[in-house]
Amino acid sequence: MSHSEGGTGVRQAQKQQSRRALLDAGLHLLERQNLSGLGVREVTRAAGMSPAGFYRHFPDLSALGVVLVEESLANLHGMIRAALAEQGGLGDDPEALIDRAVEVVAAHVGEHRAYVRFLARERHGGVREVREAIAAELRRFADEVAGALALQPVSAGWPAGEVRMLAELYVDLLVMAATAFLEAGPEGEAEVARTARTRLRLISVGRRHWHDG
Amino acid sequence: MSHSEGGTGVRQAQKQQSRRALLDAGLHLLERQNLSGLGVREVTRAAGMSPAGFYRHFPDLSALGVVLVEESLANLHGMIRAALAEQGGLGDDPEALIDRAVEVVAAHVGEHRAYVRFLARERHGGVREVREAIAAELRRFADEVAGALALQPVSAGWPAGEVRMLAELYVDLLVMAATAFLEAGPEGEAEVARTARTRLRLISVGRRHWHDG
DNA sequence: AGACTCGGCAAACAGTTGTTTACTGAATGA
DNA sequence: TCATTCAGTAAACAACTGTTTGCCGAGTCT
Repeated sequence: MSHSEGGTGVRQAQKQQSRRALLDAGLHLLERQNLSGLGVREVTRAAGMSPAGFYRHFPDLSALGVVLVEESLANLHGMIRAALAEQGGLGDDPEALIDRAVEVVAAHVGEHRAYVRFLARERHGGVREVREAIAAELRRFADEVAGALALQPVSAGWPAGEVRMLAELYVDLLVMAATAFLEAGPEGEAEVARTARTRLRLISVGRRHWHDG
Repeated sequence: MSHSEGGTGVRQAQKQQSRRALLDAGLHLLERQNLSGLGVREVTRAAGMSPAGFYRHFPDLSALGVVLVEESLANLHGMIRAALAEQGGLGDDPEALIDRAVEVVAAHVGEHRAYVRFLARERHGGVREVREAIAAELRRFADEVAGALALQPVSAGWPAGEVRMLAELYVDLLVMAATAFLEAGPEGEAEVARTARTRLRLISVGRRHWHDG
């Protein structure tokens, strides 16, 4: 009827909705279970769909897992990017940057518990494709952090390899902080944040005195 | 016939043998799969035993998993204990202690790949009892390290809480080093060791300069 | 020697599983 | 309007699952 561009897409929208239902159902089930123990029927049942319907969207459960990985890190990636962008605005104070980074991680875990749990659980899980997807995404993450670190005056004269190594250390510490937030209830949250900050500061101090006694 | 104490135990020895077969089969299967995806029949089949036989040894697959956890950390615990005992013999040189610790971890991973992989995989896995068993064991581990750190002259005047926090950081870094060894092939082993040493040294330097600019 | 313990087995139970098949019916494009 | 596309379905497939049952027979104790 309408000759505008809004006519087409009802079909695709419905498909996307089902796809979303599958992803959500999977993510939900994976809060209490491992991906290698998940079943196609289980997911479709939770998504209110016929078992065969699954294969209209994913060839595999691993494929669904990989998509969840991408979604998991997409928004975290954005948040960290924003936090790093504040770097200049914080007057180049590393302490403030550390505080901000921990805040961002805490907020992210609070809003996306299921995604974070999924990542922690499958990072070393039994499904190779998912493991590799997570590793690749974390590598991109470290790239970003390394770029930000290189801009700090403190790293003047540091070889790129060492900056990269440092960035990986920071990422690993932040990931560990995230899983610690997960495991701690809301009451232990402050303590976890305190520990995470101290760890990061320890690294920061070590970095400043790296090239002297 | 014999009135010595060696007569009894044939029964128990056979039982232990079957139990061992189950544990070994389980550990083997868990190299490519997650505990929450493992099946009783799968394990008994791999152990050359009837499905019902499993229940003579374990009530659950989780129970088998918990035993694997205990076995996993028993020998690592011993190795670290030995390494820490060398502390005095190494002339209180923190650098040497770091090198030694990384060596110990590398050797441990080399000899007990399957156990280490199992720990990394189930540390955040879908089976609560196993997760908690691993967490408890790692806490004991950190106790030991904290005890050793407190003896170092460097930590004179440090409050116990901070020493403890430091110990947990070291343990986490060593665990991460272990899983990194796993994922790196034999060719990347040296690189992983180098990275691990640098990370630990960074902490060490940070600790020395913690209470000054 | 005889009674007894108990690790392991075969069989049966009622489900579950992944995947393919042919189909239906609504959204689509001409 | 009519033919086409295609997301979702129901049904069937053979194979698999965890757990219980009754039983056997070798090791153990007296």
